[in-house]
Amino acid sequence: MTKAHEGNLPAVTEEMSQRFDAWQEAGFDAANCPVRDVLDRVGDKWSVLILTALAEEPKRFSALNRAVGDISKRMLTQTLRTLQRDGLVDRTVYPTTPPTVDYRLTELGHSVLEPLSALIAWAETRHDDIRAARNAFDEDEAVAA
Amino acid sequence: MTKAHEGNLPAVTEEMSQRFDAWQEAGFDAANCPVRDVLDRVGDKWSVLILTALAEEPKRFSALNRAVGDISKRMLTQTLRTLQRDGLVDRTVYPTTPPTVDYRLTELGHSVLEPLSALIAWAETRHDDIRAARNAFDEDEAVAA
DNA sequence: AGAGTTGGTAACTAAAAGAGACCATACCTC
DNA sequence: GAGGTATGGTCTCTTTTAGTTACCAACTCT
Repeated sequence: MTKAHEGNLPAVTEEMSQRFDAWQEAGFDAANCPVRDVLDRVGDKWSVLILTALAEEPKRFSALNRAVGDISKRMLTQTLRTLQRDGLVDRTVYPTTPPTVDYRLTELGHSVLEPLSALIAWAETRHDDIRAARNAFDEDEAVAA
Repeated sequence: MTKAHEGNLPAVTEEMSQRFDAWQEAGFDAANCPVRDVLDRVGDKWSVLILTALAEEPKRFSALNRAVGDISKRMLTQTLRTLQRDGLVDRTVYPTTPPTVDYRLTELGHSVLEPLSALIAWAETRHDDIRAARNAFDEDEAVAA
């Protein structure tokens, strides 16, 4: 079980290494890499949180600001713009005073929830392992130093 | 189909919004957030590439350096250290001259391939949509300006 | 002797994240 | 009508992080 990478490669392993080979052959143009494109969004501090917050229902700017809590308005604006630019989020302005603006997931935005949710689930189930590894590593470092 | 978020919420949507509610209730301590922890790694420029490169077989430092191509040694070292610290990658030194060091995925590292692969697959199938959205957005911007 | 290989580190620079003050508009209270 | 509140931002400044380049020690091959 712990030696899953010996001999009987699981399907995913093969899938990944094939992908890698394909990237290699294609020259791996980072600028045009779809994966990089997506992971840049997924990886930034706020995008996932905002996508999660918008999963159930559209929310207004200020509602998001309150919901996320420790995000600054600048970062919220910036993150929303990027998500909007990538077609994951839709921005609607209602010409009231004070202005009302709401944000909602597009179909594309909804569709990313599935793989994203799987990754989050992995994170949650394996977090203890990660923390344990981290502690062990830091202790070794401390001893070595 | 395009109105998937009206009425009949798909399972994932509900899953995500429940998760969000749970985070909200827990006060969302960013420092102790498992998701943030994981996504920080997934989101950085090189981690995913390295995990992919190591999926099939262990590789040496210089092999990784060549395989990834446009990564600098410093970033490679740094990324590998972080992955090692998080228990995703195992580092083995053979006392030869010149030194031989190889890196391989741990069981934990292998286990992340599954959700990661799903996300990459999403990125690849939806990349055209993202690019289209991006172009449309940029054109609107240009017109507005 | 000189060049090449190994797996890094140290010092520096460019880019991005983030905090905080500010803004126009309109409402509501005193 | 002065003062406070709310809206959805932007502008400026500082701190953090990403990334590049040069260098190192030890050994082998020519």
